[in-house]
Amino acid sequence: MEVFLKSVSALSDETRVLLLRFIDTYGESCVCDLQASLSMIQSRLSRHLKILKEAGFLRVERKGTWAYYSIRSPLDRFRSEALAEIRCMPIELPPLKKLSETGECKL
Amino acid sequence: MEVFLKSVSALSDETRVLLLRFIDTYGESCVCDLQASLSMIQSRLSRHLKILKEAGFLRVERKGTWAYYSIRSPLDRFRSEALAEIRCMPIELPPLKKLSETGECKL
DNA sequence: TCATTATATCAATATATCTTGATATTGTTA
DNA sequence: TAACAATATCAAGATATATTGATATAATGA
Repeated sequence: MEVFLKSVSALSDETRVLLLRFIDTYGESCVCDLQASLSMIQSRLSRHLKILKEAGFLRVERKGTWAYYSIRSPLDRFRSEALAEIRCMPIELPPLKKLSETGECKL
Repeated sequence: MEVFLKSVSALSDETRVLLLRFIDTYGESCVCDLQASLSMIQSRLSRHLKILKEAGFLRVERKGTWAYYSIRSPLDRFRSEALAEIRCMPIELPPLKKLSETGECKL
C-alpha cells in the first residue's frame, strides 16, 4: 500500500490510537505489559502493533523472548503532527502494569 | 466520532485522497465537474465529498443547483500537513472538465 | 533435547466501509 | 404549478478490516 495511506489507515482505529498514546506516555513496553495494562488479547495486540510498526510509528527491539515496542524516532513531520494530536485527545489511560520487570509475567 | 479519528478515517481512502488532490490542484469544483473529470458515479462522489466536508477538509457553497466544493481555509496544522503529504503523492490526475461553465452539463 | 514462556500468524466469524442503482430533495425555469 | 437538472440520501450487496481462539515460531533454561 502507498505510504501515506498506510499511515492514515494505521491511525484510523481506536485500538491503535490508544496503543500509540499508551506507549508515548509510558515509554517502551513489551507485549505482555500492554496485555496486562490494557486487558487485551495477545493476538489482537500483536496485529495492531505490527500495523503501527509497518506504518512507521513504532519500532521493536527484541530482548530475549520479550519484544519491546517504542515510538520510532525521529518521526517525520506528518507523523509528529499526528502524535501531537493524539497527545491532546481525551483518552482515559489505564495505569501501567510492568509485569516484565516485577517477574509476575506468565500470561 | 472523535475529531481526530474522523479526520484520519476520511484520509484513509484512495477515492477521497484523489478528490482532495484534484480539488487542491484545480480549485473549487462542482459535483458534475468532478463526475465528468473523474468518471465517477454521482452518489459515490456525493458520499465521499460529504465525508471530507464533515472531516473538516472541504467546504461547500451552493450556487443555484450547483454545489461547489473547495479546500476549507484555514486548515489547522494537522490537516495542512496531511494535504502537504497528498501534494507529494505520485497521483495521475485526469484533466479538468469544466462542464458547469461550458454549459454542457446534463448528466 | 525437552519444557516453558513470549510473541507471531492463521482461519473463521463478526463488524464496518464502499459501491451501485433507485429514490428523494432542492433549485430553476417555463 | 409542472418539468427538469443537480445533488443528496437510502437500501442492498460486495469488499475490507477487526476480533477471537487455535496453532506456530522463537528464545530460554533445565
